[in-house]
Amino acid sequence: MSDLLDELQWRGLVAQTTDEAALREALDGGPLTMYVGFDPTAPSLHFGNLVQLVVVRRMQRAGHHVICLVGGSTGLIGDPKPDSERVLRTKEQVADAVAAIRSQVEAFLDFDGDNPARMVNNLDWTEGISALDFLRDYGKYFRVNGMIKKDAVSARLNSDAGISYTEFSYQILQGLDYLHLFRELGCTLQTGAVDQWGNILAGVDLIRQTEGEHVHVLTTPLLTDSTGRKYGKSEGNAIWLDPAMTSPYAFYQYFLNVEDAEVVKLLKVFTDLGADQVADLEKQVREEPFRRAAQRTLAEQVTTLVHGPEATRAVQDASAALFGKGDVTVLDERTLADATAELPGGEVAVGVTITDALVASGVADSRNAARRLIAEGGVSLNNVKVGDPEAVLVEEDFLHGRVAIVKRGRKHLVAVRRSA
RNA sequence: GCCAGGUUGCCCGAGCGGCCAAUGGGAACGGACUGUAAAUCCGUCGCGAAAGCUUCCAAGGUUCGAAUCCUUGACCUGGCACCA
Repeated sequence: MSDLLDELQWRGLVAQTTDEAALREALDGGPLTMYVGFDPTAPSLHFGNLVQLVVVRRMQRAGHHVICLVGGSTGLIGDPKPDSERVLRTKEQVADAVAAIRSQVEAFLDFDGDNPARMVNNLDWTEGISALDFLRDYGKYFRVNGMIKKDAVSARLNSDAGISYTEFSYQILQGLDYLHLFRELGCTLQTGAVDQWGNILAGVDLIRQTEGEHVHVLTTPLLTDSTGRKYGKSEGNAIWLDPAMTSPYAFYQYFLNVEDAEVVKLLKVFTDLGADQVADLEKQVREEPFRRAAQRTLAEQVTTLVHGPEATRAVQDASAALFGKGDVTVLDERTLADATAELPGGEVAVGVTITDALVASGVADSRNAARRLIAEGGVSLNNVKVGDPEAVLVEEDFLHGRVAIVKRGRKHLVAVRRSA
């Protein structure tokens, strides 16, 4: 158990802690109770949340008691963003998101056995607090002087956008959670992304002031790529954990395309590979980058973690079939069906032009855009470059009479199905 | 409530009543480039094959002509007032 913090540090999962020595001692001293919170700002968790899940997963395996908090109340308020005020979400939206997130988290932790994780919703203990009690029991411990120093808040105070009282109060609301979990469940450690540092400390301070106890915080770094941008976006869309929002295929491809400079870091964070294995893959990246061994391992393991081994196999087979040999016309019907099942696409009848097919399948936004793409040499049909925008899709273009594989650029595949 | 300023394409942001489908930057997309990534260079980036059409918060108006002027409304920001 004593190695846990070392392990987390080696994996690059520790950005900041309160009193590291005290935390180490606490972790060594036997199972402690910790919590991590997720705000229901979307109907699914995303890539960024995965880091948190990986951390608590390790915590639980190390024997600690894990509480997952879903922010049914904080989600109604909204954590201040540095640039602009959030639009309030309806209670229904938040409730739906809470339910969705709850079921996603359950896949990562063990809720049975002799050290079951626990799931809580902060709405349960916040809902009943009256405005007066809120101000008297908690507001009194929060100094505005300190509150306005928090990064997001001060950024907003200095911006044209300003900040509403609602969002300003967020940190109190979140601080209250830690206090509640400390009192009721003996929770003495909170983990979260480093951008939550300020909010988390609000809880630590509150506990110190009301209970006179020192509790711990461990934050994880924000994962950024080599240009300093946050990870988890693809084509401007977030990478979601919900397979209905980001298909396992897209999910797998995302990790397969991770840049060389970053892949080792991500391997440490998301896989269970040990130092030797990571070093080995690191060497392969250096010596034979084109093989993408590290990326393949990463993609396989993360996809398995999130979507399970079966889905992973399916997307791997699909990827191999579509990218591997080049000649897709020789694929047998079964493989073709599996390979294209995951792809986005559309339906098109025999006889329409390739231009129209591109629009119908969502490859291009307009016929003009489709023509441009073709003129730029960016479109291929069944792996053969398309030259004529007026070319018509014929019977034979639909492999096995069903589906044509359209590629935009080098790596964006779309399945154009033949309509009846 | 009063006063002032603002609202331009994915984002930021320029824009003289005609030469504005609208400068510039970023993002994105395609090619060079092979399933490396990154960088770089080139190209594209409202709809339309084109003629042309529909755009600059919304609705009216002035004008031969409006993103540019006027009116009203919506929303945003700031200041003042109210907060006995």
